[in-house]
Amino acid sequence: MTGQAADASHRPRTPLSRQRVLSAAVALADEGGVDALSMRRIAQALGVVPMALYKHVANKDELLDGMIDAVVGEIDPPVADAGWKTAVRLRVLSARRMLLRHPWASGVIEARMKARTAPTPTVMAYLDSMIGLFRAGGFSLDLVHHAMHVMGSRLLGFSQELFDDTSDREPDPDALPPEEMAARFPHITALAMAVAHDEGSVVGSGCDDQSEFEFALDLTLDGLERLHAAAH
Amino acid sequence: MTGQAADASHRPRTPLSRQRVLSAAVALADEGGVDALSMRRIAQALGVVPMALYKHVANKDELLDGMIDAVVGEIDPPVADAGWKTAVRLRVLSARRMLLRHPWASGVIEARMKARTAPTPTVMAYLDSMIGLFRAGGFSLDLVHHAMHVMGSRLLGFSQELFDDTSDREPDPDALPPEEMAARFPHITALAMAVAHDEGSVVGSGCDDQSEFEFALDLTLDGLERLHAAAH
DNA sequence: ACCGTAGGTGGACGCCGTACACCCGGCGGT
DNA sequence: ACCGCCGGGTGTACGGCGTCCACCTACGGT
Repeated sequence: MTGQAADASHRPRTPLSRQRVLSAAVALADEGGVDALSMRRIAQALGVVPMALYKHVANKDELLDGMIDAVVGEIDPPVADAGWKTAVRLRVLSARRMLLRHPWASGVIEARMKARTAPTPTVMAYLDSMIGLFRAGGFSLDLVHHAMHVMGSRLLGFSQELFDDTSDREPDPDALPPEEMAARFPHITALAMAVAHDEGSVVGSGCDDQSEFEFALDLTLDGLERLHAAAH
Repeated sequence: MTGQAADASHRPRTPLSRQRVLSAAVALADEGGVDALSMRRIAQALGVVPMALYKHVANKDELLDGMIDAVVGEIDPPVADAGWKTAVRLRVLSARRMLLRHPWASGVIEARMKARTAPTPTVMAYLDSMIGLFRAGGFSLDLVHHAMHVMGSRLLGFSQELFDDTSDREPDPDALPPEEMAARFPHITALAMAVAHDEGSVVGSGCDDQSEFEFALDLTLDGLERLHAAAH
């Protein structure tokens, strides 16, 4: 028994490191969302006692920063040899793919931005290079400034994942009956019906999130292009 | 002593109610942010024991829903007798004012949307009436659908409060020295300097958040208008 | 052979959300 | 006048959280 314990003690346990902690944390958040993420659970996943993590990250905040850095680092670098418009477009779409891979990320990044000292360097680098793309396209500093604000703003106050699907979620016990739904929210239901009957995409909801996103992106880029052209 | 205790016992303590709980919660969140919000603290603010709250709200989730309903209800109703464009514009600006009043709200709403059964009826009503504004302006269902997605999307993946100020926050111990800043993030610094020297708004940072927001809003509305016109 | 140190451990503290049993005061029925 | 019901506030307790602190242990440099 003690012999086996000794055996187990120098089991080739890879020795833990900031990278390993961060990866485990990201993995845990990817499946199970951000509130399935606790120091204790990360430690458990790594087969280690909770406090061991603190030898590699200062605290949970700093761990979240590290996770952000990790996933923002996944965004593809800008393509060379392309107009500003396609360069920005590709970059934003790559960022979006990252955010779909790590659904917790957008919320965490946003929360971290709200009242913190400074964004992490990796985020800064992302923003910097995005600005660089506009500048390379000949945008004035002023217009770039506006552009960055436009691309970061959420006009409705919250984002689109609002009524995207209407399907997939399980029936939802206390949902309103359709007739009352139609009575109280006529426009929403009209829209939902129209979208549903439209094109009959096999997956159920006829609303293709990706193309909606690209629609918004292109509308914005077109608008910026027009302003850029108007400024000679 | 016991006499006084008896006195205290029928102190005219207004008898608690869902409304009072919600108001206290909103007040607590307004000052101190969303993580200063705990059942125990709300109870304390109301001079009551924590579990008393549960006679009026089912649990913390439901309480957050209630808070959202409360603040979304603060958004001004649509103005009558105006074109779709100004009607939408005013409504969005009113929503923004609410979100500035309750900085915690956007985060909570967004989080709640991510993986929940359904938005609360008040939020639905807000969306419904927004859709109604576009419809009244003659937009096709299809275009309205696009429009709602556009207005809800955050192209950068996170919103603008990113590097808005650069001032106000206290010095921040471990900030990069300006020269390294300039070296690593040349575009950001160039932009920041340009904005700072621009116009010299008294408050320090030369970036007026409100007008940036309106810039983004107008750019979007113009884009939608153009699409609407193109569709005859 | 020694010791300093980096890295893993164990326990404890104070906070959180909330389940459960309780208790008290006012009100309707008799 | 009494009784029993019940709505709403109370007390206690549990499990989970982040993190402080003291501790141990194995290893590399001298």
